[in-house]
Amino acid sequence: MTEVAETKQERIARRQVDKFETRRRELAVATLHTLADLGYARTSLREIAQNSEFSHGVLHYYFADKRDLITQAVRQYEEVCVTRYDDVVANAGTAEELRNGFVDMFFGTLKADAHLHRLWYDLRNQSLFDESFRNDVLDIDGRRQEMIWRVLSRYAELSGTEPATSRAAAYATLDGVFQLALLHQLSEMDEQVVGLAEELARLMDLLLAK
Amino acid sequence: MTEVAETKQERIARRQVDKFETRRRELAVATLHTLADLGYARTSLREIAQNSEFSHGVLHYYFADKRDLITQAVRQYEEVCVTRYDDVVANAGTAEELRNGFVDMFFGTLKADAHLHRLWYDLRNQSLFDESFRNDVLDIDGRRQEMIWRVLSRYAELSGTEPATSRAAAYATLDGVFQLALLHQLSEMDEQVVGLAEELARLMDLLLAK
DNA sequence: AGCGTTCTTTGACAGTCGTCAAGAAATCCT
DNA sequence: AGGATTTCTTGACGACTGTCAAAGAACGCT
Repeated sequence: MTEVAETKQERIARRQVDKFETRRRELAVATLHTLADLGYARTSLREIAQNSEFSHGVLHYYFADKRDLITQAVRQYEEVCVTRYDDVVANAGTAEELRNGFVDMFFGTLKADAHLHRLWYDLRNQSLFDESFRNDVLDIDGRRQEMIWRVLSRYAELSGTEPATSRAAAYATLDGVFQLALLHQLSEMDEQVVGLAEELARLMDLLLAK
Repeated sequence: MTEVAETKQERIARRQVDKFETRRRELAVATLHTLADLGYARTSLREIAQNSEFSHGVLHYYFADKRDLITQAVRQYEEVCVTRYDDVVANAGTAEELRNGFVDMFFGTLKADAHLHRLWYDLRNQSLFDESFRNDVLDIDGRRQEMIWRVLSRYAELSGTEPATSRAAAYATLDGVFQLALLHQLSEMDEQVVGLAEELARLMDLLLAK
């Protein structure tokens, strides 16, 4: 009986924990939304609460403080952003297919999720000033490196050669292109964005050996 | 006589304007210092004033508002940052000399001026959210592109070939490397920084035709 | 139905923010 | 030397910030 009772309580506890965690994730989504809209510097707890269906006080019921909330939001962001090209890699039969799929996805998300992307760069930059974000940012940046590396190494494989750079350099290169394209995209400099899109394909070839 | 008087007044006016402008530049330096220390999100006018020899009220005597002050600071930052490699380009006699000089300067300023550099990336990112910084940022970014292009096109010339990319792509590539190196530098991941330094030289060759 | 727990709202707190006005201090000019 | 201007300090304002406590609402269980 005690066992049954324990099991019950455990189940209750687990359900409550799950509910707790669910609400945390829900509020973190509102946080991401707010950050993407306003940027880190102008994001306040009351603004976040207004983007949710709750009042501002509830944030301190689910999170220890503002940092805890934003950290959770950042970790949650990562989950969607580090697997973006996996389908393209898995489904491409030829090098050309992979390259075109990658470039399309690259500039597709650039345009569709521009606000989310600027949020990421904002938070990554914040970590240059605030050490408490540093570890999460480094973790996510590492996963992004791996994501890019999966694309490039598979592209090299399909091309019958090997990448000419390290993971870090390949990532830095393509991420630099993405950032410049994002700046131009948000500045409505469409022809510059198109120019970079055309060049990305060639750039990928430059990153291969031979 | 009226002419003489006018000339006098003009001289006075000009001197006052010069003095006015001098003090503006002085306060803008304190602003840059503060931004480099704290980042945009945590930089307040009182903090800026504390980094100068004046009290906070004086900022509104010389600047219309906070935005005016920061804009002036950004414009001033540009003056030092877009000619960094010009000497290296002018003095290099061989391709190898240019490449080594560039890489040394690249990672030299990365370490010596890390706080200034993170400030630039912070403000550039701010412009993704705040349109009022957009034009100044685009202007500076364009000048940085030209700066990198002077290096790369001269390097190609000394190597007897041509760059394989556009200005934009070359800049984006190298700027991406710089940003990643800066993150690693400020995270005290020294071996990763060294790794990128070794790779930068090879990357430059990848950006040349043939 | 009623009790206990969990969840949410409300309102207040101590600070900080950008801005500005009033006056002190310094400087300039004759 | 003394009046006029420029420069700077001080203190205040309303608004906004993160945080927290108290009280109310909703829920689950017996």
